[in-house]
Amino acid sequence: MTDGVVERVRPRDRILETARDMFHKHGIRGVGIDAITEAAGTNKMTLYRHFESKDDLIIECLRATACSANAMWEKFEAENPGDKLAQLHAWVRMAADCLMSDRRGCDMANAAIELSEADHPARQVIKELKEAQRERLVSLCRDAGIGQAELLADTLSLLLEGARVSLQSVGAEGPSAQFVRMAEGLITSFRAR
Amino acid sequence: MTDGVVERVRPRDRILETARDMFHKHGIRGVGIDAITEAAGTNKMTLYRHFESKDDLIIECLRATACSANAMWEKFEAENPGDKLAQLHAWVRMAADCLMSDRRGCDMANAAIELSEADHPARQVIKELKEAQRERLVSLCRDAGIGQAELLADTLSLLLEGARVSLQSVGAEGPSAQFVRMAEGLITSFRAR
DNA sequence: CTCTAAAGTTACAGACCGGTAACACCCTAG
DNA sequence: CTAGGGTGTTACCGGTCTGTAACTTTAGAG
Repeated sequence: MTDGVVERVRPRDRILETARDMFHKHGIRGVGIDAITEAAGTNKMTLYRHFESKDDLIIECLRATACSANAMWEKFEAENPGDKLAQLHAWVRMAADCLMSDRRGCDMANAAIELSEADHPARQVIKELKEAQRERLVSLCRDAGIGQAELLADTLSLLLEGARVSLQSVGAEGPSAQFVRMAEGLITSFRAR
Repeated sequence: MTDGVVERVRPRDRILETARDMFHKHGIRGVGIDAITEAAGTNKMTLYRHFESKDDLIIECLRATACSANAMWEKFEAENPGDKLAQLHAWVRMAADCLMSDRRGCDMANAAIELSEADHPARQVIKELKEAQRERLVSLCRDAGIGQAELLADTLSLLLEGARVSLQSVGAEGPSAQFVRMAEGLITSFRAR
């Protein structure tokens, strides 16, 4: 194993990738195990050999999503090394691209809404991952020299979260269309203080 | 019928009210017809005599929610007749109360996320009702003498929507805790332009 | 009181769900 | 070649879901 050469994608990764995509598109409660395994070109037994339960699979999907998000943060730093303000603008641009290219919003927020049970095992994971993202944005704002860094970061967070939800309920012509203007205006306003 | 005196609550209304409450607390896909009828003190047949299907019931629940929201707008006008700026501040206060007293957010937004099928019959209803609410807030901002009324209204909309979602994913100590500060700051800022 | 419409009861259909058991297969490391 | 772990196949369990049929009971209008 770990041959190094080409190496077909292992079932576990295929399942994880397929599940992420289907959970994102149709919601967690809207996709069954059978549908996932079939789309992943495998079967139910193999899935349950790699994941304890559907809940476990859900959690792994969320972790994978957080991992992708982290990769984006590293891209900000790589493309604008040291220039934290430029990275903040890059964050806004990335968020806007996200809003335009995808109508189904944030997987974690959607999961938090779908998994309404207060003690669902995924809830704790969602909270942790969201808090980590919040901390990153706060740090970015602070390092960009913004005075009220926490307040700006939280405002931008809520704006994006709201835009992603509004996109799903009102559509692309709704309030979310103004996201960039709002975000850039806020940054300008906070910089002037 | 329509006796005028006391009159027990009719099954249809009991079902509607119970369904609204349960959909809100546990999500649409998380509540079954049996659970609703049992909690409403009635039975499945009676439900299906009053509502064509679960989807129909969902839509009626959303309409009822929108109706409650309208009642709140009228309260704003009644308590601050003519004073549109005071009504805008009342809106902020109401939103904040909503955030503190309830952790499950907006029924329409939650429904839009849960009902991921792009052609679900409830989606059109959600869009219409959300657009109506947007129009009300825009009008309020305009009548309050705000220059860029649309932009302020849309920003406040997204902030509230985001706060409601963030409340569910990060919790009450997250960014949503700063909602009032953000909203009031925005109003002040827009008034100064 | 009687007649009728609304509401309750029971049973069921048909589909889907998450999860498991038992067994056959194949591919590769040794 | 061989042994064994990962994978595929089939069948199944018990539960839940929306929705319907047929029948009985109740309550209010005249």
